[in-house]
Amino acid sequence: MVKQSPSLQAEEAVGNGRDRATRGPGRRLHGAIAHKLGTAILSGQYQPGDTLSGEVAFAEELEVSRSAYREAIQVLTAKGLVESRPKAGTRVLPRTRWNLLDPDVLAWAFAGEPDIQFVRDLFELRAIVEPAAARLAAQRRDKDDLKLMKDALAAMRRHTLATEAGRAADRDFHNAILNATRNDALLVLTASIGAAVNWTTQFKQRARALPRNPIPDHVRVYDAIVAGDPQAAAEAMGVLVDLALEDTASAMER
Amino acid sequence: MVKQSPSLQAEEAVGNGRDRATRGPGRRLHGAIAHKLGTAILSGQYQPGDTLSGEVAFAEELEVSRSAYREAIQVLTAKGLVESRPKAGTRVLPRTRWNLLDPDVLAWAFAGEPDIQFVRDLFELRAIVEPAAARLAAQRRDKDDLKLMKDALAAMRRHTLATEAGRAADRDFHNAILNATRNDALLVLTASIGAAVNWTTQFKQRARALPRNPIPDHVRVYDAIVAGDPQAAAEAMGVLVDLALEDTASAMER
DNA sequence: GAAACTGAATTACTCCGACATATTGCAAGG
DNA sequence: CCTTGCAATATGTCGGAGTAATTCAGTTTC
Repeated sequence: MVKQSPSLQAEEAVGNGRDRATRGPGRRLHGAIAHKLGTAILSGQYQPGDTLSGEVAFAEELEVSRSAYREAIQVLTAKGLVESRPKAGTRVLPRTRWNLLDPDVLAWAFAGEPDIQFVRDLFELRAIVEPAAARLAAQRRDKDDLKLMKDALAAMRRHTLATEAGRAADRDFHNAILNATRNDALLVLTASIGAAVNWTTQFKQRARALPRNPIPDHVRVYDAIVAGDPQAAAEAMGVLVDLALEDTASAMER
Repeated sequence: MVKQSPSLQAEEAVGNGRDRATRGPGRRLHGAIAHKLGTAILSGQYQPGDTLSGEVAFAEELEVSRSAYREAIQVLTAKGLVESRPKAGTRVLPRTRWNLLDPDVLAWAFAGEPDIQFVRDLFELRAIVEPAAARLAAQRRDKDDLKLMKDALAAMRRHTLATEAGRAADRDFHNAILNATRNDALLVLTASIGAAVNWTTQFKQRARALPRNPIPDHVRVYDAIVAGDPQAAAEAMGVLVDLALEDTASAMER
């Protein structure tokens, strides 16, 4: 059991009806369907107000049960992407109703070709939030926070950003800062965006050699937080976000 | 073998098995269950790692079908509150996995007695984001944006904040500003938080007379945006958020 | 004898398909 | 123009088969 064709699961519906569930990014069948529909919607394949295929029709054309389809729709509804009403069908909601900050929605948005404007919006938000977070972290950090940051920094030095371990260390560093703010709302917000955006870092890395050694810039943030200097921490983090934006932008326009 | 309703969940089982769905805040049956479970989790009734009653057991004790329960769980899973695995059951995830910025999650958090620390976190986030939004709005607004803000301001004057119409006008004013930033991510973020927090305004209003005429402070923001002065707009908005925090805090500690 | 491995039984979730019901857009008729 | 009936479509329900992970007993190894 390996390797199904990415296209359809049309024919061999008998025997083991379950293995077709394992193909999609979602672990479960409905997760796979939700991913499929979610990426389709996020990529602009449906316009707001468009009606999806009916429950029965859709389930038939994908050869899945209505239950699986309904659970997938349930997920999309929970994230504000669609709305179902009897007779009217399931319609795509206007963009402003979407939970654009939901981790899954973010992932779907970046699964296809990310909309350049949306990426800019996200970086603008990061540029607002992350320096402010660094500012708070400089005021509230304790010894444990600093140790986490230091360890992450060391890991970043060991592995470079070209490796998965290095990128994980980068995430750890930022998470340690967010943690030090003692603000859960800030933490989940930035973690969601960061995860989605850092995902594009992979693109960047294979697109071209990394244009600049990121370590010194990270160290500047760390030093400011150690020193308890909110203003310097915010400014240093601002530099970090700007650099990330530049890199991502130049990588995307290729 | 047909006909269900062998047992209704309550005594008042009129021939219509659906009306029991309409009693919960959710429009649908599974929505009502999701709301019930969501508020229970958000209010700290379950600790992270706790296992919910199994599918069969739960469905039986609530006298609803397993399907309805499953769809509710699906919603909670989509919002990162729980995770289901075969044999292990459905467990509550750690708080950092929750999509705290999801509108529904926010609503559930405020449905019971809101955690004071969480409210402070949200206001801290607002204090970061909204002034920055006002700054951007001052740079990017066009005539239509200004007209929307002006109309909302006029409506706020006509009805006071004590009326629902007045609060709607308040929301419109803030939304117009967010709209003028041309940043969808910013818009959905602040709209979600604002809706949840403004919901507490109702508490405030009936708790005591509003302590201060909010109109002049709003006008200051508006004037700065009209003038295209980013710095002044950010500062005036900062004042607005601070006042809202004060009001909410004093209302909550009653 | 204790610890680690292996395998089977248990258990809870996952998926399915058929059926009954409620809602509502649409169109025909008043 | 309003009302009413129809038909399409989503919602809720049910029970069963299938699957996978946890658990624990039995075995092996040090």
